[in-house]
Amino acid sequence: MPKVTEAYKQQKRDAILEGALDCFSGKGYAGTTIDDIAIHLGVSKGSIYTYFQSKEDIYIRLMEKRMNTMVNSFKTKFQAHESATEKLNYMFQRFIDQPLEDLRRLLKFHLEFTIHSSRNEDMQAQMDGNNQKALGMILEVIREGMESGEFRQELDAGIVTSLFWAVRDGIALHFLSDGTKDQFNRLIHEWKEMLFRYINMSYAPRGNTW
Amino acid sequence: MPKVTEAYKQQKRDAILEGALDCFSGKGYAGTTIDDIAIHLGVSKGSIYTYFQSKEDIYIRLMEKRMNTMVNSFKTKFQAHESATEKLNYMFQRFIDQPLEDLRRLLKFHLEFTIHSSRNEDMQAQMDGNNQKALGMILEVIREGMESGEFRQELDAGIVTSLFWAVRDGIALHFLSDGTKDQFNRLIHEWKEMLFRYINMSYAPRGNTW
Amino acid sequence: MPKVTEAYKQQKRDAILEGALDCFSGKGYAGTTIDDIAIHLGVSKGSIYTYFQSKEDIYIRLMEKRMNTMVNSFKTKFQAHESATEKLNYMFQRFIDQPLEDLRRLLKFHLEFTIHSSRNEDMQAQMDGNNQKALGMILEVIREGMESGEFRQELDAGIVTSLFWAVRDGIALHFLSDGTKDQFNRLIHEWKEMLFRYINMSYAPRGNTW
Amino acid sequence: MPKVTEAYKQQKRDAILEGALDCFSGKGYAGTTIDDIAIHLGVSKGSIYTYFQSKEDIYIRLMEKRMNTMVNSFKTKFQAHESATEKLNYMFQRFIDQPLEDLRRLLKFHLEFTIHSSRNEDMQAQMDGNNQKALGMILEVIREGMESGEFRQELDAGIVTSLFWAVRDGIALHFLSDGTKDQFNRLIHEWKEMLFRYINMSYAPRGNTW
DNA sequence: AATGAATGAGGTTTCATTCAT
DNA sequence: TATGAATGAAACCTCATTCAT
Repeated sequence: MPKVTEAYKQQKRDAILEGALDCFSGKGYAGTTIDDIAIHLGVSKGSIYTYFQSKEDIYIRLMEKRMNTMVNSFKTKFQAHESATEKLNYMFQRFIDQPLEDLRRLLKFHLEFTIHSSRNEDMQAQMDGNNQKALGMILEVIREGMESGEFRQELDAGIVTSLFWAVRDGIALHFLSDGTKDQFNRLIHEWKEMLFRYINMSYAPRGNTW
Repeated sequence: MPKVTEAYKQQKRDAILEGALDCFSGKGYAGTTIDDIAIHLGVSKGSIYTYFQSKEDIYIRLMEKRMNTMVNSFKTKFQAHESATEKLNYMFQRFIDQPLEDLRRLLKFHLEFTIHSSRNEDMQAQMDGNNQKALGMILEVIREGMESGEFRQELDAGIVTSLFWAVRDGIALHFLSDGTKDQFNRLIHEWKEMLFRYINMSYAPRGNTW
Repeated sequence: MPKVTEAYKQQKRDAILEGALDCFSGKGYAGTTIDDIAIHLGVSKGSIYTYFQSKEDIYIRLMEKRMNTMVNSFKTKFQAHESATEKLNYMFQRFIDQPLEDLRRLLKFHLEFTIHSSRNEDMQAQMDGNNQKALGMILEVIREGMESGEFRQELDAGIVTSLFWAVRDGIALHFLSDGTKDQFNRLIHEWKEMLFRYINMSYAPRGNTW
Repeated sequence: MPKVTEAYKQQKRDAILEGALDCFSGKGYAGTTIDDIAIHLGVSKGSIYTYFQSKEDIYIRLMEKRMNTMVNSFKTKFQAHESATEKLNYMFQRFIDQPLEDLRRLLKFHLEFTIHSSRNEDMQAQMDGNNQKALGMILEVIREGMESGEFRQELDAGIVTSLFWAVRDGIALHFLSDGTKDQFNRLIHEWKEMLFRYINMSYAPRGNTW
């Protein structure tokens, strides 16, 4: 079996990360044992250490991969949407389209990782980098919309970006353990309503002068 | 004599919970050992088990206590504020007034607990109860505002309530590990702006000073 | 059982060290598991960690204790012997009197520790300290003999001291695995002969003038 | 073709043993992994198992080879030295000429092997054989000296031989971790002095220059 | 009620050895 | 013959919990 291709190894690494995600999101970082991951994948405990240095290494690489995948996916899709408004709409639609269970799974992992990294100097720096990528992606859209005249000129793009993510995470957080998909969708819809009402040029208040 | 004893016991329980909060928020649930708590409090490991059944028991009682304390505190304060708008304003002000470090500490505990409880049937039910109290508190305010004509009639009070908490938690989450107090304040301010713009009947900013 | 006396704890520590010595000398450092020591002593694995920080800690404390015990024992006995010659004679007699199996056991431990410490910065410093005590003890005797006129004036006391220990260890090393007690005794005897012939005033060479 | 193959195989075996010596002496038997050896040599882990059955096998073969090499080397050199005294002098000179670091490295390996073998029946027998070769080599020299009248007739050649090796090993042991080359040389010198003073018929120092 | 020594299950990681390629 | 991924036993150490004092 040895002398395998680089592609094989990459595939193996990915498979381990995928299996680890299942375990971490299901049982938490502390609650997941290397044995859990190994058994879940049907491989030996030792083989995991051929590809990763430690449990924490798996955790970190997993987050890295997810963030890159997510940002790249959005960036690619954004190219198919002309205006900033359409791009934001696309994002909202993605939230709506995603099965709630998937969202929960991923969110548990994300949240726990965020807390975990906030207690670890080394992870902190890397996590900041990850976050910058995601924030930067939206920041660009907001700026694009302000330049194109879609959004109000006097907005602070950075603040709006922060709000955008904050609300998404907050909503997901509140749906972490209960709530139906229908409730979730209505909340996303309302948030979209609230956001556009706040940033849009054309969402001019009805009869108000401010 | 029994009365004194009971008071003493309650005091002891509270002290342990307080010490446990320091530890849990600082090092996380898994990262905190019973020894950590005992040493932090200057008591013996054994004495902790006189007052609580297990580590998880401490964790759960602590959250219970915090939730009750917070909701009761808000409810009491609300009585001093006439309108729904003033009540919401009071809440925003509380967020602003709270030192960022305190917020971070507490949020880490809350978030971790939320995730933790989402993986445990028993904790789930109790956590739902806790959340209902907090949500209910805001729900009342929103309804009050809608009835008084302060807020738009066509709002879905439940959705607005969910959004209110979701944004608060989302913002706190994003400030978990970095960001200055100034940035935080600006974000809270912007959120307030966005929220009122969304729910208010005629949101006439008073000289734009808020 | 808790709230035990300091004496109890010291006794426990000593018992663990004694049990560890049996294991380390019998199976070597690497070959000895914490479980071996625990089982040998009839205590739980965990309790060992109540008294020592790690396997290496046990190893180091054990050597420390043995060295101190040995040096103190010799120093005390030396007081009963007037001349330097008598003191050296006493040492030789100790080697003769000691059961060969005991010597082997202890030597295995000592030798392995010496090698082990030569590969570890931290242990090195401490081991040097231990060695200085043992060397210093003999150095005093040699100097005493030179001052009293028992030994030759032109000797380098430090060199003689080194030789003294080196030969003892060398002999013990060669008897590590085989050889009878009788052979061992004859070798010790011959060494004594050789040493005194070298250092003694009265061992004046027969007819030689140097 | 088979001849070439056999030579190649022998060369490979030797290379592995050489690399293993570097690792074993540097990190100890337990501290050396098969990977260490493989990486040090730039070969694969698997290839090592083509030439040796196990880690212990390498260890044993290595000692075997070293012992044979050493004894053969001395025996060859001895032919160039006429008298027993000259032969012993040659050995002393070898100790002096050898860089201290080399000596340390090799001694660590030898000592650890000695201890290791003392705990293993099979290795014991083989080690005894090795030792007999080395002891026998010196034994011959001592006997030669006694027959030629260089050394005292009443000596027990076996005992002197044992002492000879014991002192050498003892000195090396004491220089295992510290001490300068200068100190080492003086000790070797003093040992030589002591030994000749003990075994020589008429040990007339030539102007006291050695 | 308070103490803290004792317990032992369970976790992470290492590494000699095997074997498919 | 060479490779190195895979295996899994086994090691060290932690820590929630118990219980004798």
